[in-house]
Amino acid sequence: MTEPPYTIQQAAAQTGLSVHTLRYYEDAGILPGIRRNGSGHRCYDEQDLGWIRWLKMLRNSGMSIEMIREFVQLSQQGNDSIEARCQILDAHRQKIRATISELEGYLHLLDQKLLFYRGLEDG
Amino acid sequence: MTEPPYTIQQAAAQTGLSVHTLRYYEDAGILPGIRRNGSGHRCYDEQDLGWIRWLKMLRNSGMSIEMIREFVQLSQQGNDSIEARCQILDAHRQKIRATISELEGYLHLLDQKLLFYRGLEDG
DNA sequence: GTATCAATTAGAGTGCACTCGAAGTCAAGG
DNA sequence: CCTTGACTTCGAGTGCACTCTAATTGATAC
Repeated sequence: MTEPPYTIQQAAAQTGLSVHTLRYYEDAGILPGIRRNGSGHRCYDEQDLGWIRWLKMLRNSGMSIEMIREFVQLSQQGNDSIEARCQILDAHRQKIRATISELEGYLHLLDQKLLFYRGLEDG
Repeated sequence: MTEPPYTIQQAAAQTGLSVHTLRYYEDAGILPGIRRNGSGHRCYDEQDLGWIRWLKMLRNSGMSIEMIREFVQLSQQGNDSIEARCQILDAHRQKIRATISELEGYLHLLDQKLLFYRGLEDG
């Protein structure tokens, strides 16, 4: 039942990242625009949490901090950079697709190995 | 047109791993039984190359060196360990399946984001 | 007013999987 | 003989993405 603005602890709890990681992301330049309260403490609103979740998705899907930084820098350049941003996302999508195919291939190999082992057990 | 036994260079060339990595894998205990020639040099036969390719698959599909080491140790214990080995492979298969589903979810999110951006561009 | 607690910063440490370098050995070629 | 080149070992270095520590500040609770 908490509501914005959130402390860094609360933001961490709501996004599943650690407090350390939130600060690290800010330092790394992929989490810009976090405001501070009168005491200099970070405070996060819903939009920030949304961006953090988006970051989390990009990281989990294998995009490097470096590439995300590029994407963020483009985002800060306004609407002229939308095409460039789409290219990054498109490339990433292709990379994910390739990873999925690769993994599916490995699944087949594993199945074969398992069949082989289970054959050994029975005979 | 080379044929066994292979030097470490040749084994590296044939498997796509580096010479360094082949030695590292041996030290790490996941590439046992590599014989040496009169000069103490490693020599690899087809079976070794097969195992190296299998290792490569396990690594590429996200199995840790640590887990592979466990698997190798079981392999060296003879046929009694087949069930345990199957369990490891089965768990890994599940992990790969989970990863694939996760990635497919991310693909959807990316598609949505791209639709959103392309909407911005047009209007 | 002082203890507690959450926050701040800069910078160092961690874990994984390589990756490389230095120093030395050894066999074949000119 | 001496150079070249591939090999050896041991141990240190790299890159990424965190992850943690230490020292400090500042607000709230009693």
